[in-house]
Amino acid sequence: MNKKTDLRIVKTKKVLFDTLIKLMRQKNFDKIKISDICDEALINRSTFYAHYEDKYELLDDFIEDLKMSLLKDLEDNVHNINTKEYIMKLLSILIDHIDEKRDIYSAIFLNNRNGFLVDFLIDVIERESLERLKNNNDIVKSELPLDILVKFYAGGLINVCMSWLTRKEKYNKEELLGFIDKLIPEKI
Amino acid sequence: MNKKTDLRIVKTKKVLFDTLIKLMRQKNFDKIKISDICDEALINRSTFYAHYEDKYELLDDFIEDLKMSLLKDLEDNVHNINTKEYIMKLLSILIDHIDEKRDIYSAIFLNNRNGFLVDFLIDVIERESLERLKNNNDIVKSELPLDILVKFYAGGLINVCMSWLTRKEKYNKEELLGFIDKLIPEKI
DNA sequence: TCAAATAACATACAAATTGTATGATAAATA
DNA sequence: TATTTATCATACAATTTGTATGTTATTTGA
Repeated sequence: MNKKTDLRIVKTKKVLFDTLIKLMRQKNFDKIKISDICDEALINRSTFYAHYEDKYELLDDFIEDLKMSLLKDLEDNVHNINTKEYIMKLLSILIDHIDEKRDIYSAIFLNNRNGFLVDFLIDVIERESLERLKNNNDIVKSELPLDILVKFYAGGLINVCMSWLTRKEKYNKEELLGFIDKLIPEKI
Repeated sequence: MNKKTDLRIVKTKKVLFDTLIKLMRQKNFDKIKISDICDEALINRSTFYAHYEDKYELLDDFIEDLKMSLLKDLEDNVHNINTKEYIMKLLSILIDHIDEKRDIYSAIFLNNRNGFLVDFLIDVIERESLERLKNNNDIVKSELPLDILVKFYAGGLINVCMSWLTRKEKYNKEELLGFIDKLIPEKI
């Protein structure tokens, strides 16, 4: 068993994460200085350097945490066999997750760090479902390479979800799922 | 008629663009310094500042140029009425364009500036085809909001194209178009 | 509860990079 | 060819980063 992380480290990282997101909602990541983060977080700059080399490492660490939290949400929640049902269920959980962490996701998205999100989602889908999909009859019959399929739907879905997220007033979750339902064919 | 731009400016911007892409293929955009660009481009740093405030402005300017070049490629080349045929034709030109500028696109993509590409493509699709699609019967009947449709397909397609671009060995252009053909339904 | 370990802090400073200013030189325009 | 102006060379101030050191405060684990 791993030694438990020192409480102080947990606290420091949490406040750094929170502050990073807060600032990313105010200005572009590119323009955020390490000293901005530390000032806002009330963390000594030397403490920052004790944990991270630069702000990119901080962002990466945060994204990794976020990914784990999403995987945890998906775990034990998605069990359907039928491909479409499976995707819809997966998506429903994904939307809930994104909705709950709305501030975080929209901050990343608005910073044009879209690439992160797509990589992220693809990684999650691959970990969560690639094994499952591999043996799925629908998929096998489709004659489409699995990697192409995953990239297509991951790219499309994350894009729809993100745009929905940044202008949520327009449709509610059920409507959104309804649209996606129409976008994904019964047999892939 | 607009006054023609001074030749020196054209040259300077071109070498800055070329150098930027060259460097983005070597390291992440985040790590590229203005002085790196100028050294490599053999441009005086003060000349850089005469044109741009920072490297982000340079990238934006470049992306804008790229967009114009793609729009030009599409112009006068896409005329079909049927939605699917239209999309396939549009995509075929897009792939040629991307293939031709392979170095540029993969550099942007590899720098996790995916967001740029999606925005970019959506913008192009909107400019090129939104009017056309708006009056299209297939679309009108689909009961899906046009913005959702565009975001879904734009996100999915750019993602597939980019992944194809970065590992071109795997499939050739015809195979890729074949896959996409299967991903896009006859009636949307 | 207390001693040991260590994370966070305060501070200082060197190094890197940016941003600006100025006059001289070279190239493009008309 | 004369005029305009973009580029260059250089210098320098300002910002930001990165590192180092000793002190203080908090957490851990016995």
